[in-house]
Amino acid sequence: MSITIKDVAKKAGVSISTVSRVINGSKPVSNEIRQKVLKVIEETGYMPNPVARSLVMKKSQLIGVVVPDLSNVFIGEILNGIEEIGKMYDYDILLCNTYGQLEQELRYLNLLKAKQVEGIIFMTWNLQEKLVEYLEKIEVPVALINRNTSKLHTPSVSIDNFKAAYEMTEFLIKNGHKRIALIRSSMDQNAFGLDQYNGYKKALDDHGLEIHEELIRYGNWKMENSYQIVKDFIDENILPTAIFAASDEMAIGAINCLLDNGYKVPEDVSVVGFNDIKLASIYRPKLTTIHQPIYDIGAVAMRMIIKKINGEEVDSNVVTLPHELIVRESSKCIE
Amino acid sequence: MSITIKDVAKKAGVSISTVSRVINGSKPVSNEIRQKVLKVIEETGYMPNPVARSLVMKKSQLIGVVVPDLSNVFIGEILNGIEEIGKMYDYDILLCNTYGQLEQELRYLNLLKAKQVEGIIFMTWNLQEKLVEYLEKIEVPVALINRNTSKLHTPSVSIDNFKAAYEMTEFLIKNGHKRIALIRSSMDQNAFGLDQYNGYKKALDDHGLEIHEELIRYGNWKMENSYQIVKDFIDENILPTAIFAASDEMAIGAINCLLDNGYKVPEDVSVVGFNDIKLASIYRPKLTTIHQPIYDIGAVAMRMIIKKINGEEVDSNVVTLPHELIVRESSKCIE
DNA sequence: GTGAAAGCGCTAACAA
DNA sequence: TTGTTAGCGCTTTCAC
Repeated sequence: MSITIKDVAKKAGVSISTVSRVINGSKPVSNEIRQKVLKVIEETGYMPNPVARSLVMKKSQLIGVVVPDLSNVFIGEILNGIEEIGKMYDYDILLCNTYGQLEQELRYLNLLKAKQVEGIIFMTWNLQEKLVEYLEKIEVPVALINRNTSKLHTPSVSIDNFKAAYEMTEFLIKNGHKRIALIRSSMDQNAFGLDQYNGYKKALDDHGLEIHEELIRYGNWKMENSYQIVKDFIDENILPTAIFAASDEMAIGAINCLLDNGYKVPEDVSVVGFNDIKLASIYRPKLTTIHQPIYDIGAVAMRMIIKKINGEEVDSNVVTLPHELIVRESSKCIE
Repeated sequence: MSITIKDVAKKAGVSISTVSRVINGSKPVSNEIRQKVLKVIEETGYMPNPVARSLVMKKSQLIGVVVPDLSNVFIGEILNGIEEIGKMYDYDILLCNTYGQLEQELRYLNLLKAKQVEGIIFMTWNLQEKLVEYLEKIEVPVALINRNTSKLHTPSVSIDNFKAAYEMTEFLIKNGHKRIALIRSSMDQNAFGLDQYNGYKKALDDHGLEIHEELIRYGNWKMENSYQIVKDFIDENILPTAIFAASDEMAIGAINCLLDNGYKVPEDVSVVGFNDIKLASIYRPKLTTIHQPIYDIGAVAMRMIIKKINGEEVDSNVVTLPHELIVRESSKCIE
């Protein structure tokens, strides 16, 4: 089998404790012996067994990462950030995909705890009550992605979704739009996207614009879905002059539907998105959207977790990263 | 701390082996005692410590998954497949992102072994010689993604890239194209994409068409890159009537460049892709491309690994999944 | 500065 | 059928 600390000790003619000491630098070892041990390690290619180490130290160098979808580029980019920072600190990622299903989320949270992960980065579309409770009393450090609800006791990192949505809506208003549709996420109270919804409403309010309930629709972050929603607008004959989709994918679904039905974007309808995934500037017309530092969100979350693990003070439980309104081709000023 | 098997044993008034037996069903236990133990487990919420279990069994219920990029939708979808099947069999995923760098790949392979993973699913852009060697003598089961080179001893799952590329090229030829550019992957001998290249060449050959070396370019799977390549075609005044990109992303980059420079697709130039990622049918013009069962590739690889772990016979070392040529809007017949 | 020994939580002979 | 015991490979007291 694999070579163990015992083998190294024997070959070097020392005790296993000594070997352990030179590996971990946990206690002084005379230079002579250290060299001898190091040489044997070199020769044998010995690598300490992390599982054994985990068992005794109750540490695993593992971070559990829970996401609702792996084929979502937004999430993928966040994962890139997480992984990159993890690598820097020698943390590995235990990946869990839940498709946003509560049952899976709970199951995985349990499993991760059992696997002795040292921290958990958690992402979901819909942060249900049950989850919140669970997360608040879990023993390992947790970081939430894309939730800036300070009501939660659980730390999180995201942009200011409320403000961003407010800005975008205001931008549309200042461009002369009065009937502005919103394609947001699920209806659930705790759904990701609630902040966007509130920002949207506040902006309309502040500018004395009426809120047309029939123009607020619930999507599921999928293009097909927003496509259908816009189709409904058309069929119901209530197509607005602007559509604000809570994600770039949904914006693109909306645009495609418009194009397929003979409408021009942005000439007939302005469509704006959210996130600024790579596709946003590649799709034609290029999307007007809210830019988020996606990679950084992942990176910051990981840094936060690692700090917590090391018992370092974390400045704030809710990290809010900057966003930016990017005006491209999918929106226009109307008279 | 957490509750252990000892606690359960004490509470139930039995030995730890008995508890172990009821957990694992490894040996018969009288019904009476089983119930008692089960009850204690229920009450205490006891969960066996997988780390300890790993240590003694030298099994971890962990599969290492090595990928070159997480924000790539093609890879994301494969991951979905891998994860889904893993979940079914209670395997978890240790995720490693290498950005295709050999150094990282080697490092992770080592690390995964140390972490006692039971299998490894490996994906890279460029399967370098050193990697091949390493993979052939690694002790744990390995499955390669998207390599159908039977020269390798390492099992793999993919479509028949050669055949697919051949079909696509032939399709273009039959559509009247004579000057067909290929945007393939890196120049490296072992690069993913070599099969496509060969299929392309063979098709031209078989149809008596000359191979224009200047029309064969090396991309890096990124849109920006193929964009530039097409720009070069334009600047060098050698724009062909058809462009075959080895990935949908690269096809889209190519189209964007064409559009930006006043060319129409497919009227002026036909552009076809490879993979049929979701975007392919969402982007306008919709892409003519080769459909791959992406999710299935991941799922099959995972199944394969699990079979190997269980010592089951695996039918074939090289699993080739079906592909399909999908004709959409980005290509047309020329006279 | 070094080694012996205990123990992390679990499984699996081996006895009974 | 059940319990006792010896490890899995490692870290860490505690003596020396």
